[in-house]
Amino acid sequence: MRRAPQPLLLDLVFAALSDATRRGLLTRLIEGEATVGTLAEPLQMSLPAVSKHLRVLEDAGLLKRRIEGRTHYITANPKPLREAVNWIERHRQMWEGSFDRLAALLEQPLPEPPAKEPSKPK
Amino acid sequence: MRRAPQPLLLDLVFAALSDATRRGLLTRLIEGEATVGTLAEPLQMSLPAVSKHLRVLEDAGLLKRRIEGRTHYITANPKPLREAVNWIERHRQMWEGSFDRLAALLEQPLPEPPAKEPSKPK
DNA sequence: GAAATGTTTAACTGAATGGTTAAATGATAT
DNA sequence: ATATCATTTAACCATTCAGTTAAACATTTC
Repeated sequence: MRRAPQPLLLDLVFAALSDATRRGLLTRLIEGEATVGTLAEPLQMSLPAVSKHLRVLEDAGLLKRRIEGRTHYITANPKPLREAVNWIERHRQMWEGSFDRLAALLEQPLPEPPAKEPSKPK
Repeated sequence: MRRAPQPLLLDLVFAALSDATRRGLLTRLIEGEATVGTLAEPLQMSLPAVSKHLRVLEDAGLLKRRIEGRTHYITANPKPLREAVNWIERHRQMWEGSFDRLAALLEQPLPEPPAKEPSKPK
């Protein structure tokens, strides 16, 4: 058994983003603040499941939580995304720089594929 | 038992990036093509472990493998990173920026009016 | 105080992950 | 043909993950 180094923030951010449900939550939060129950309502999973997803996002720093009475208000926090996108962009540019730059020019900025949205609760 | 949607490419890309060993492999590949053995040599783990990591990256489309005889030459493939960075940038900009571009980028039908107002619990 | 509401925690399950060692595959060299 | 080299596959193990239901916690309402 090898001791694992404690997970870096980048690990947590990318892991948080690797789940379509969590990405959907972040997308939903673009609309603004929402409560846990409100976020859970359209998703076909239990409230504790959503609560766990929110915790994963929060541990990655991607959420802020304002507790008011018994209600938790959730907002998105974009700050950790900067580091993530910095990592990606750095690598992407270097690889594409070492490749034929023409290939990059020919590539279209494809529109985003469906981000796993249920789109119909019932 | 609920049927999980088959993992999207974004899932695979972000999951692949969530491991520091794999990110290290990608960083190393900036220098250019390398064989599996060469990539494994500085890492303190077995060759099969590295082989598995490379497979995860390959499944995410982040690697290309050129097999020549018994030797596998690995290069980085930046293309899937574009989609990943697109997703992040869209969200980051919307959270950090104004809400005008929201409608254009939101794919959700938004069945209900945004409940961003806490409605002031007394 | 008791009930209802919003959310988390606990305990469990099955599947996936990250590592191991040993064996198998495939190609080159003697 | 046999040995060696580069790599993968197989089998296994421990841990983590994503979900569940039931219980607990915290707050508000009656």
